[in-house]
Amino acid sequence: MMLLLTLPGSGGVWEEGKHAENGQKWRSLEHKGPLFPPEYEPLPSSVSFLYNGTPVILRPATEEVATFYAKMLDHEFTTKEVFQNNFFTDWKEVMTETERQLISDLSQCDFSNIHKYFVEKTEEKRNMTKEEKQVLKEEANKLTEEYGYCLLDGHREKIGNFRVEPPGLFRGRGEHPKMGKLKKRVQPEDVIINCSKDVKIPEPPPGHRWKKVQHDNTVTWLASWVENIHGHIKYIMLNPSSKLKGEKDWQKYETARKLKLSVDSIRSEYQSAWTSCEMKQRQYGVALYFIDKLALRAGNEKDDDTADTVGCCSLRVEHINLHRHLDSLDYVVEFDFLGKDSIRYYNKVPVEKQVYKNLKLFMNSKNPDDDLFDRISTTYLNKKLNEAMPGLTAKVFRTFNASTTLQEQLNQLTTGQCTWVSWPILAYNRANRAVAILCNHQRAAPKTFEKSMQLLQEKIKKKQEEVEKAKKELKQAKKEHKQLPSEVLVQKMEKTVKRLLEQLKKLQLLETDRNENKVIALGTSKLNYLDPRISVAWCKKNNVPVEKIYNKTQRAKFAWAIDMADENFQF
DNA sequence: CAGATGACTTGAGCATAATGGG
DNA sequence: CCCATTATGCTCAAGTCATCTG
Repeated sequence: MMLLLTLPGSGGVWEEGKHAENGQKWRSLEHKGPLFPPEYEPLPSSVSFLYNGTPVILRPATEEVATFYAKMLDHEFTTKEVFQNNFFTDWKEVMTETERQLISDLSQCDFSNIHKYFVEKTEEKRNMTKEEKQVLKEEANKLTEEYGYCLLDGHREKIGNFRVEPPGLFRGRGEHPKMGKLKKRVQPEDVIINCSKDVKIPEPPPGHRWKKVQHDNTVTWLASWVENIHGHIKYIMLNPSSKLKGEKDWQKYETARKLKLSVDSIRSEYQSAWTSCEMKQRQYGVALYFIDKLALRAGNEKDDDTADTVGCCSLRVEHINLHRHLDSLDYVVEFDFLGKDSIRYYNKVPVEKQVYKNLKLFMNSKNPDDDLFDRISTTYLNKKLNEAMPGLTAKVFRTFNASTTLQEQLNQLTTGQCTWVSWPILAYNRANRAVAILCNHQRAAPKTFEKSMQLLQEKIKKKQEEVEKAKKELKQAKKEHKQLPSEVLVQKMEKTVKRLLEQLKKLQLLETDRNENKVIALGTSKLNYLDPRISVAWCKKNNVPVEKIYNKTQRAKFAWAIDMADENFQF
C-alpha cells in the first residue's frame, strides 16, 4: 500500500517523498560504516580473580567475560539461578581446557576485586577535572561528526545508532530464560554494509573485511549483523529526525485518520460477529473489541526461549477472570497479565452482556494455560482488517484511539471553566496522561519521588500560611482604613492576596500532576502514538510556544508536523 | 499455508547533560 | 556558583507485520 501524501499549499520538503513506487527507499546512500567498540583492555596484574580463595590468572578472553559478570555484581539479577547458570555455561565455553578443569563451580568464584576495580574507575572518571572532561567530550563529538551522519539522496541525515553494540551479558526483561548468556563481540566480518553502488564504500577497520557489501535500495538500513542470543538481525538505521523516517511517521498517522472514516462500520461489524454461528467469528469479534476498547496489542505468537508475555490474541484463560457483579457493576472482566517488556496489565472492565457470554463460552472446558482465542491468529485478524480498510492492522487502533483521546481531552481541558485552563502545560500533560494510561505505559516510580513530594507539600504549606497572613493583613488594613476603602495600600494588598492564591493553586495543581504521574510514562505515547499535528495546532490555538511541549529532539522528529499543521487541524 | 525470516516500530531503563534553587 | 534534581539522549530489547519458503 502506498499513500500519496500531499498537503495543499504547504509546499516544501515534505512533498518530495513520492519516489516510493515499487518499494524504492532511496536513490543514493553513502556512509562510513558503523563504529566498533574499543578492544578489550586486560586488567592490571594487581587486580586478581580468586577461585577457592586463591588468585587465578585468566587468559584475556576468559577474563573479559569475567569482567562482564563482575561489573553487574550489585544488580539483583546476578543472584538469579537462571542468570548464573546461563553465564557460567557460556563462560566455560570461552575458557581454555585448563581453566575449565579448574573453575568448575561458580560459587567458588570471587569477582569482588574486579568489581571494586571498576567501581574505582567510574569514581576516577567522575572526579576528572573540567578540562579533562572537555577533552573527552570533544573526542566524542569528533566521532559523532565522522560516523553519526550519512548522505541519503544528497541530504546529510543523522544516523540513529551508529555504534555496534558492545559485548556483555544479555539481560532480557522480566523472567527471561536467556538472561546471563554471553552477548558476543561483533566483528567486521559479521557486518553487512548497505550503500549505493556509485559511492565510496566504507573502510572496514584495519586488518578486517566486511561480511558483505550490498546495494539494496528497497531497505532503509546502512549496516546489519546477526546477534547471537536469538539469532535476530540488528540494524544501523536513520534517526527519527530524518526525512525518510518522518514521512513514514506521517503516513502512519494518515492511516490512523483514515480509520476514523470507517471505524463506525467496523465497530458494528465486529459487534454483529459476537452472535455469529461460527466460533471463529465470535472470537474475532471479541478480540477486536478488546483491541479497540482497551488498546491492547495484537499479541503475536512468541518463541519459547523468550519471557512469557502476551497480547490480545495470545491471551490465555488464566489471564482473565469473569465477575457477574463486581463493585456494583455488571459483567466485569478482570485482566491480569504481563504484556510487552513484562509490564503488568491489570484492569477491571465492564463489558456488554454478549461479550461476557462469549468469554464464558471461549473458556468452557479449557485449562488455565489454554489460549482464550484458540481459533484466530494475528495473521487472520490483520487479514480481515485489511479487507475492511486498506492499510488497516491491529496496531492502527492503538494509534487511532490514542490520538483521538488526546484530541478530545485537549478540547475538553482547555475550554470552559476548568481550572487547568490557566496552566495549559499542566492541562496538556493531563491529556497526555489519559493516553498513557489507556496504552498502559508505565515506569518505575522515581527513586526520589516521596522526597520530592514531601518538599512540594512543604512548599504548599508555606504558601498557605503566606496566604493566611496576607489575608489577615488585608483585613486589618481594611479595618484601619474603613473610611478610605479605595486606599492604595488596600488595593495593593488585595493584589498580593490574589497573586498568592494563584501561586497556591498552581502548586496544588503541580502536586496533582506529579501524583498522577508517579508510575505513568508520558514519553512513549508522545513519541509514538500521538499525531504531533494535534499538539502543534493546540499550541497555536492557545498561544503556547511549541517548545513548551516538544524539546529539541522531539521538534526535530516532528519537523514535518510543525511545518504543516495550522491551528485548525483536527485529528 | 504454517512457520521462518526480515525490516521496521515501540518500549523501559539508565547514563549523562542541563537546569535551577539555595 | 555549586550541588541536587530533573530532563534528555542513548541503548538495546521486544514488539508488529509483510514477505519468503518449503
